[in-house]
Amino acid sequence: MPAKSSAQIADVPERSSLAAGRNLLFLREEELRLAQDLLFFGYRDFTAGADEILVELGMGRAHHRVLHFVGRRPGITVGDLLGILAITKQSLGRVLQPLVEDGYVTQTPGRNDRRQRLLTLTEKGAALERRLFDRQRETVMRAYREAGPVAVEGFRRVMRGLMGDQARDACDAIEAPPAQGLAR
Amino acid sequence: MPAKSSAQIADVPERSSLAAGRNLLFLREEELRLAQDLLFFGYRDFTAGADEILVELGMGRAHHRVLHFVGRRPGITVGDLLGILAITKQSLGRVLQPLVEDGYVTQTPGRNDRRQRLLTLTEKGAALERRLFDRQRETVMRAYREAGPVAVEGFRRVMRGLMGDQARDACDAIEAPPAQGLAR
DNA sequence: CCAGTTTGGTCAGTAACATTGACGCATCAG
DNA sequence: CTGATGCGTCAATGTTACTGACCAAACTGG
Repeated sequence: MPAKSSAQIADVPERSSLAAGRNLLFLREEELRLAQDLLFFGYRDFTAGADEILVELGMGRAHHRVLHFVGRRPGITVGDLLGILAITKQSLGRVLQPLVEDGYVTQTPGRNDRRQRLLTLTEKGAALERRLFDRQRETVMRAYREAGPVAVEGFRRVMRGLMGDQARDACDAIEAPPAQGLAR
Repeated sequence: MPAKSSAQIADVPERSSLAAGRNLLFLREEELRLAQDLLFFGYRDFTAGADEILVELGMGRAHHRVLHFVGRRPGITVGDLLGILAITKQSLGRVLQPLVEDGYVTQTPGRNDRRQRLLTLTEKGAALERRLFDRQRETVMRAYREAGPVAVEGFRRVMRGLMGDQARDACDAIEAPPAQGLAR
């Protein structure tokens, strides 16, 4: 693989530090453009498998996201889910409502706060989520296996770095023990 | 950071290899679900900065993708661009046409094959692409800097692994010397 | 208990991005 | 000349998202 240049430039003799700086800048630019390409292609193909299943059911990626995060945090409130997805109430409603009507998700009033409608996957919902998950599992497992554990750790670090503070908090909250509420 | 478990499970004494297998499976599942989260949040925030600029101009992410790939491969044909983006002619036309009309992209007939309309960024187009690029550069540079070069290499390997064969070819073709045509 | 906030749902309108199928035109290759 | 290719365009459709406004139920502090 030829295009493996990471961060060494100084060993190439340059006429001036200015030229070296330009070269550095160029390499950085190439690196970043490569990152753009990788994220575009990688993300697209990562979601492609699940998308195929979803279209059969007349759903979209948004439905998958709801199933995914409700599955990760059973009993999540609508508000917390909105915070995670960072979409509007209306946008969520449009996908959540059909999911409830079709028996993929149940809404139960909160014990402490009965205004809340705690969201949980039904068996049917969990089964669909698992089906979608298994499809993506193949893709990710293959990538992880080929890349190796060190690369996986690096992948995680970079992806976390790409997130804004808000998303990082939300991500941490999902990963955290499901007892206490999400970051608010 | 507590949730750093990567791939060690055997050190925890288990009652049976079956239980160990279940545990392994569980960890793998958690790993993969984490990957889903990371990709969702990371990709979203990666594109968020550029999206802000685009809405001001009445454009969307699709316009950015065209600017990006035309910028990477000046003189690309419409067909090759379609192959890279993996969208339909109509979808491309809807974004490409305004870009041409508004003077971001020029179409010039191919020298060898005059049916082709080779796409190139105008100065205006290159300026916008650079503006969008600079916005994403901040995000990626920060993530790269915080994660370190080893992590960056790992990130690249995993992202490449997520791609399907077709996307990997397309990605390689973009990275390759811009002389010969894209993989067809 | 009442006022004000919070939680959630819902109305209507708009827009970006993508799809499918069909057709036309110019051009290239045999 | 014929067929295939590259490109553009017609029309209809669907998903995902946005905005602003409004309402009902339930919690919270005084």
